[in-house]
Amino acid sequence: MQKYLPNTFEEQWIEDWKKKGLFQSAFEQKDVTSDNKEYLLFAFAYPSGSGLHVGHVEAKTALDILARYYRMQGKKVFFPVGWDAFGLPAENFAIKSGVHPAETTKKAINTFRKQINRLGISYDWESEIATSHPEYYKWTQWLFLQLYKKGLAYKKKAPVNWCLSCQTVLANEQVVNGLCERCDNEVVQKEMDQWVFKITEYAEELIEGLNQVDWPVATKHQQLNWIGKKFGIDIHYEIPELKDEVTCFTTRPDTNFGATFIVLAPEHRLVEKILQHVDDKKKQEIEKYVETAKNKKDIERTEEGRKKTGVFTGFYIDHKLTGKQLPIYISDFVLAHVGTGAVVGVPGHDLRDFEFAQTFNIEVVQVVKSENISMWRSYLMGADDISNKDLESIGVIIAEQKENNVRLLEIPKKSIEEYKKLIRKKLSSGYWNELVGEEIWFCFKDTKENISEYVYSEGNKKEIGKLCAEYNNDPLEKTQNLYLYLASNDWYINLMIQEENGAMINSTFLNGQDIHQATKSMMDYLEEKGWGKRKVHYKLRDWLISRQRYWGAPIPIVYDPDGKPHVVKEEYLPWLLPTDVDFLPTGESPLRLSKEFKERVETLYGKGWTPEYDTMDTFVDSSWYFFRYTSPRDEKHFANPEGVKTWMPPNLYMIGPEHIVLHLLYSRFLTKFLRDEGYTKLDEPFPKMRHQGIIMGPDGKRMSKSRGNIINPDTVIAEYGADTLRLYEMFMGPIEADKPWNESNIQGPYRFLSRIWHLFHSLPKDQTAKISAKLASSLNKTIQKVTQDIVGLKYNTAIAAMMSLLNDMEKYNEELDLASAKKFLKLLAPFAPFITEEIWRKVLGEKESIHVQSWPQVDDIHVVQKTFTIPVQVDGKVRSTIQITSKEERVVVEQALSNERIKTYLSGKKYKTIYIPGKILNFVLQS
RNA sequence: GCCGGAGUGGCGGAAUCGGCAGACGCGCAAGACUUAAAAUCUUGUGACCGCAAGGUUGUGUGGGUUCGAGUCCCACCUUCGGCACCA
Repeated sequence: MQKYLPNTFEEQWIEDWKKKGLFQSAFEQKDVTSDNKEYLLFAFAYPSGSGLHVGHVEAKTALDILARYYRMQGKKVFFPVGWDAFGLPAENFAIKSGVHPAETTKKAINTFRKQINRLGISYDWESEIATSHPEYYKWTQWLFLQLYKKGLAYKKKAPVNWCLSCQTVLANEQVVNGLCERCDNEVVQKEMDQWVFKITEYAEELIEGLNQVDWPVATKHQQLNWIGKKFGIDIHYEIPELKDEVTCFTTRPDTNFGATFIVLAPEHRLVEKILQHVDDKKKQEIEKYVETAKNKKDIERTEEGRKKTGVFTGFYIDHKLTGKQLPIYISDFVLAHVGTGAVVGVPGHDLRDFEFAQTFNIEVVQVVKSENISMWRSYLMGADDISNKDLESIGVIIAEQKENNVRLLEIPKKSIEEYKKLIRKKLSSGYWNELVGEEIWFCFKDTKENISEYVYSEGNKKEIGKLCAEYNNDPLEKTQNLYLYLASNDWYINLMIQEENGAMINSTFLNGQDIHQATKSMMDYLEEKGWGKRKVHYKLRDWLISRQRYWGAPIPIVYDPDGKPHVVKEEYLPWLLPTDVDFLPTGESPLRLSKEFKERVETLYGKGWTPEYDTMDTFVDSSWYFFRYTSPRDEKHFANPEGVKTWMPPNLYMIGPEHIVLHLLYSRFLTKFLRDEGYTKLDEPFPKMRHQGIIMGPDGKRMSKSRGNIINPDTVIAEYGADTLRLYEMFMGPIEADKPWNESNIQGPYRFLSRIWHLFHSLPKDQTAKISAKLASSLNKTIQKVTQDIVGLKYNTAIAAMMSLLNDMEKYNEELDLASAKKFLKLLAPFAPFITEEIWRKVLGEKESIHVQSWPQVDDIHVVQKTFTIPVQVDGKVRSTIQITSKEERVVVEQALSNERIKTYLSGKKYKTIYIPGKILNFVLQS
């Protein structure tokens, strides 16, 4: 008998399927209805030079199984493929090597095609699209024009993230920890004229839409987080000396009686006005601060951590609530683009405000009293000049405030260790490298003279008075807050209190109210007085789409000799990307170097006209491709209305977790826009979405070149064949989970396929055997299980069920008939398309492909059980099982009581009977 | 710090509604075949006690609800992902 050698036959079936066109031109199918169509969408792939990796294999196979299954179910399946072909890597490669991005991309796509085919993915290649193709980006440009017409694409001078290495503007989303997402180099702020899409117009709908979609909850949460809706109030404070006012947004107006200062962002509009009203010395001081703040690189900001800087303007606002004058400062911890770019400082109850107040010696007022210490959030801060040798001993003061008394908390020994750990963690995470002192003191001290009796120390007690004497110079002593002190001999760290609960104090009409109630009362009060207005703020900002890059779709805009923008006429689309460009990292848009581009504009529009040299963010390309798939060759529409009506939306979208925020948000935005323009009726493009997990390296870490733990699918195929690779990846675990690659686990699926190979080769040709009831039942249960699991994307358990069935079939192989064996093969076909086809055609001699056969049906007769096994418990512990033919309680109990083992447990005892029909019987002994 | 996910044998992972924990696979051990190895096949395999029958224990920790908890509730621990001077 021949050994199972997948590489001797797998590739020839790819040819066969292609020749017969089994999976092609699906978008042209007739009689497609919303009930019988299955549009399966896999995330648009960027064709990187390094080719396919095992992570791609997982998600593609998962969808392929579904596609093959639905075809066998007689559904109209549409399973398209395409390329997110524009983008930075190809261009960066061009700068290094001089090879044109078009060339690189073409080559990469060819590699991908070959690899995907080798895996047996049943894509509809007739629908293939690529964003770099003029027939595609023509419509990307058309989309820009539609947005422009509606005022949703506009130009804006704005500080943008500029990557020094890539020499381009980055979206906020592409800046990670102050570094460029792609190249990990420094990102600086730069003021530039940029094209922007007004996604914020749809902010509210982007939130509400999440209620309609079947997505993983975590994904929804992340989107909500990103949009960042906040309810609060804009409070207007008058600046009498400037005859102007400053508006501050806050979500905590309840604490407004505790306000002691105002801070403006360096970019705030009032800064300019202030400069006109101060003397030269002050002017210089402010200008200097604003200048350094504006030039500050993001990376410097993070390095500085929470250290607060700022400058006093010399002006005050009228705080009408308290009648006080509050000083106005400028500081870069206030961000211009957040809220109103100005905040009201409440140092008693906000961490940053507190730190700022510390730096500038501003009064701290407590207006909330927290009842429970566990609600206090803490934060460490302390002296800058501390060194390790100072840390001879260290302590924490923990106290609880009750009414007007404060008492020391009893702290169990275990907690001491926990506090130590916490302190060490805090210290190592940015303040000091090491903690030398080991002794921990727990004591308490309030603001005035109240001092409790003991210091709780590890091992010994100390009197608190002695300890407090050491802190007599406490600069915070005058404040009314209760602080926690982390103390050593000659320095202190105090811990800030920011409560989530509590009652108002020192706040006139709010006193006694709980903070949530007080928030409402204060908002009502401020609105009534006309000092403020309720406002919703979003974190989401408009989508900056300009890129000073070559390898992207040119923005279809031209400028007249006065520099005024005009749209490129639709008849000129596609607005071709010029080819006469050198790839140099100049920091300018490479398109400026094209002679042809300039000439084209002058020829079409007249002398002195110039093109827009920037190209579009590639996220624009990939935010509408799922529409294009439905009519990939249509020359008159971005997507043919019939195609959209027939196929949209995708029944399932499979996409990596890395696209959760950007791609999905942008796609949803554009879909909503297209709906408003009448091109679709959909509110949401992806009603059902699932993520594939990440496949980790054998070391349990994320695969990366630098770690050298990348698994190449080609080598796995060369050794085991594509079927084994597919099966292994599906068997690893749930699709959505992150899973480590394990070389030796591949053996399982490989042996499974080998055993099938041998089973079918040893089937007697002239089959007269009749299947036994036991095997038939096993087969039918498996059909049921596999069918359910495929739809539920639980491929790992589907495969486990088929393995079990194979075990049975081998055990009782003389009872196996040909018809049943064929059913089993069909079940496996979507998972392992090659071996099943080889056996189906070559061994069983069938004429038509197994992949066009119909899915096996469950034969109910064999599934309905005649006898059941019921576990019998005594006192919740399983002591025996009984076989029953009736689920009736009387019968079951009677039979259980006649069971010898059960008898021994129950003899002579009183008991209660609990029976859950068909599940379990429990005898509970009564004492 | 905030938001979210996850903790089950030596390993990957199973377990509808709260109802026999550990399916299926890997690995390991013993055996068969072989001169031998590989491959293949058979049996066993959570831990502890026991010759065995069997018993005890067991799903990150500590409590709780229940006849019964991996599953539900409360408080934590660990870990992964995202966001973060976001007012």
